[in-house]
Amino acid sequence: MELNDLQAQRLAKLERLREAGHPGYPARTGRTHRVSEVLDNFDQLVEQGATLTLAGRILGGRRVMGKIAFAHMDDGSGSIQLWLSRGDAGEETFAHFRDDLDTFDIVEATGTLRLTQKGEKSLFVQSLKLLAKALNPPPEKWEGLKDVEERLRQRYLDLIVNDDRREIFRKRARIITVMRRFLDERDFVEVETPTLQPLYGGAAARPFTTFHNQLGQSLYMRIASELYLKRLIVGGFAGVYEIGKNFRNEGVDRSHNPEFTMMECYQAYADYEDIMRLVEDMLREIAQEVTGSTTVSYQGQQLDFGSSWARVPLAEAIAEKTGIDISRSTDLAALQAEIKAANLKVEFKTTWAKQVDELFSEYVQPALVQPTFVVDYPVELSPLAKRKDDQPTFTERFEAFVAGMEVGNAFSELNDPLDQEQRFLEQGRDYAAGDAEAHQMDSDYINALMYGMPPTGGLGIGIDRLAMVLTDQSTIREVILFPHMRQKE
RNA sequence: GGGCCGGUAGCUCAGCGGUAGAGCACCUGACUUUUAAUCAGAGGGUCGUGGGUUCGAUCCCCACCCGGCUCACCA
Repeated sequence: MELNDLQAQRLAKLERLREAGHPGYPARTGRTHRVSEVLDNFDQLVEQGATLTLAGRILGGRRVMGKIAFAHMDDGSGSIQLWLSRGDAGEETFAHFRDDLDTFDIVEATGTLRLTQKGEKSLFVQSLKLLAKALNPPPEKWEGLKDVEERLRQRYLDLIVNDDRREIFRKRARIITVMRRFLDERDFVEVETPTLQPLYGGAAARPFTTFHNQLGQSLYMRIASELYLKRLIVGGFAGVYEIGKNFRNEGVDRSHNPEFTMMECYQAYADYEDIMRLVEDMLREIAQEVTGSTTVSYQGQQLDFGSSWARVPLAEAIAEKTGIDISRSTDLAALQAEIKAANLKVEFKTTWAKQVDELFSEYVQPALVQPTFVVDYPVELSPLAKRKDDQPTFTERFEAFVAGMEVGNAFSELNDPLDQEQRFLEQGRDYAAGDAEAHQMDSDYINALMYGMPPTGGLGIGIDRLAMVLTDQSTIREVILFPHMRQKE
């Protein structure tokens, strides 16, 4: 290993300690309290005159004066000041701190609690022991680690230096905890379904492909858990959900990562309107618990999760923004003629459904800042959703939008096996025509539906994007601990 | 994939044909209540990689690698 000067200095200190008989990286600590416990019960512990042992990382710089020294220690629960006096700690301990220990070292400190003259809660140190030497030095004291590439490649360092960053991931964990509790309370059963699948389905996306050596079989990393979860509704569960990773072999940008976390849930004997109420209730509760309010500030805008969400039919939303009525321009040529007549700046697509989606993405989606359900999607875009009784070319489907981002997708699930088979066949024709994201025929899924699936409402929520909204982050990689980065040579 | 911008000390950044700089950090010395401690001094560089132009390249040119922003893609 090649070491720079700063690393070599630190290593020399470690070797000096080892020569003097210190273990270097001892296996355990004799700590008696966590920092947060000390801070919470400070007055009481001072009154008891307790001698206690804390452990943590030296942060915030060391300030060593002739016969007195200060530093801060962070153990993940909180941060407290260490205060050494040469007279009280003794020459040996003081010299150990001054000569052997560096910022970022992980140490154990034993002493009593005192307030400094400036009123800061401090551990008045009697003895110190190194628990783990940090051979790498800290980044700049005030600017910190700013380089985005280094922050993401060395996320551990990013987290050490920036407690705000740790807070984002605490909130992300809280989102999942509250979501799980919400679903458990409503008698959904948490399940696990295959991540390696012989057929991929449940979404329109290109998969990652892998191979099982012993079986000699290609497998796909799942792009959604949908079709397995619905098999479980056939199997008799009243409600199921799964929180897990999906993998989509697509581009990376501020709202897409190749692997991302999705919650999918399915409720028997419910429809998409029931699911809308479920989403409203769930996100209201999550927003309240995670941010302390049902009004969430995102990139300077106030998002209201306290009220019921606007419900806008897709066709109406497009008509409002573009003047084009997609329920009247029902084929590609007619729709594109309308687009030309209206002089709209959108790309021309190869199918009517894709053209509708293009209009929506371009003219409607960016304006959907407040939580909104866009409802009733064309059947061509929704091969797993049930048709509307009164409008069979549209489906009982909604997508949930917040801050211009799609955070959820839901429908009254298609449970007619014959219709489902036709939809798969149509998707197969699209695939043959070059649409790499079209669904594949899944005859086992059809077989499951042939045993009868109750009317069912289903939902997918993108956890990463929800975390972006609730932690006010503009890019998905700031809510993913280790986002995808290209390998360095 | 396209366009624009960037990669210089551990970190944050300046320099842009002629001896490679600052701040912080680190090291040495002084200092018994610091909070960006203070004061004095010292050390630290394959200027992303590989070619080219030039008497001379961190600087100009070409290619490549890795990023950032943005557009496209992601129904």
